[in-house]
Amino acid sequence: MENNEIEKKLESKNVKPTAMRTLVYKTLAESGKALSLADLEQRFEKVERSTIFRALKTFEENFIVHPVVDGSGSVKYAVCDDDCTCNIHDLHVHFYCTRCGRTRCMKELPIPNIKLPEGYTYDNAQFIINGVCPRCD
Amino acid sequence: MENNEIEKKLESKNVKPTAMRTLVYKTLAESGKALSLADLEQRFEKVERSTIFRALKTFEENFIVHPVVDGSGSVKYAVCDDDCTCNIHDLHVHFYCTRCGRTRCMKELPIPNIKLPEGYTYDNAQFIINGVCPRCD
DNA sequence: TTAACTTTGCAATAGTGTTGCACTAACTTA
DNA sequence: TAAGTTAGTGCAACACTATTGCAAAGTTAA
Repeated sequence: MENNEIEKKLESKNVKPTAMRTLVYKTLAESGKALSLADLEQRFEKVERSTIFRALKTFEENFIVHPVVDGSGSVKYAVCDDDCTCNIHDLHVHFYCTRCGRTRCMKELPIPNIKLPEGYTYDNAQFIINGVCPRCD
Repeated sequence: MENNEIEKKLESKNVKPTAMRTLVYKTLAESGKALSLADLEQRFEKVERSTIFRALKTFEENFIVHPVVDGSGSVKYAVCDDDCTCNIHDLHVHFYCTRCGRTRCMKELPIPNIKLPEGYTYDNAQFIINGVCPRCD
């Protein structure tokens, strides 16, 4: 993904595209999976944890990435689709491989509709499937 | 729930019912919702964190409780049904209230069946719905 | 160019989860 | 029942993730 594409994307979500943010976004987008703060930190060595952390928070607030809580012990982040507002309508299943620890967005599998009991409202959901992915099988 | 009932339950799952374990189980069962290590710690003040932690781990290994990762930052635990083996067939949706932070087991809502792409196997799943519960609405 | 604001790096801290070790309680078996 | 073995508990320490305050550096706008 080109840098200026990324910059446009960030701007379209009202986030100023700094060098760090562009880098973080690019890494996430190109990895094709959900990455944790620690994962990202490893990938660029010389960048401060807190800087990445704040970039992710900014992204999250502006629906540029969505958090994935997969039970690995750390929250991971994956890039949203263009029209995503991170509510229940545009969320999908995530697959967590218990062998390699990788978390993959299954955009082809939307979260099924659930009829909640009276009185409950929802705005968000997480559906994580744990198992073994093809490359580990 | 009576103590001797709990003791029988733990024994039936091959866990020796010590005083601490009985207490932890009782607290979980009576709360009617999922509690974190910190929640439990607060409820009895004078019991060691590590003791509760190990009780929970033992319970988890023996399918007496199941962990719930609700995105609150700490793992919570809820008592299993009698015949639960914590695999995908006997799991249910959990509801996380973003106002009060309570996590409720929705035993009446089983996790829907999902057809994974070729090559993926699954043994477990987490389905958390975030929203507002009736008492907070 | 200065002033105002934003972002980054550094350092410190809080919270959760986890382990080693020593002590004690409980269980086993001669 | 006494001695030996095993299991459980409490304490302290520690690792790791997440988070924040503050000061320096960079950016933007008048």
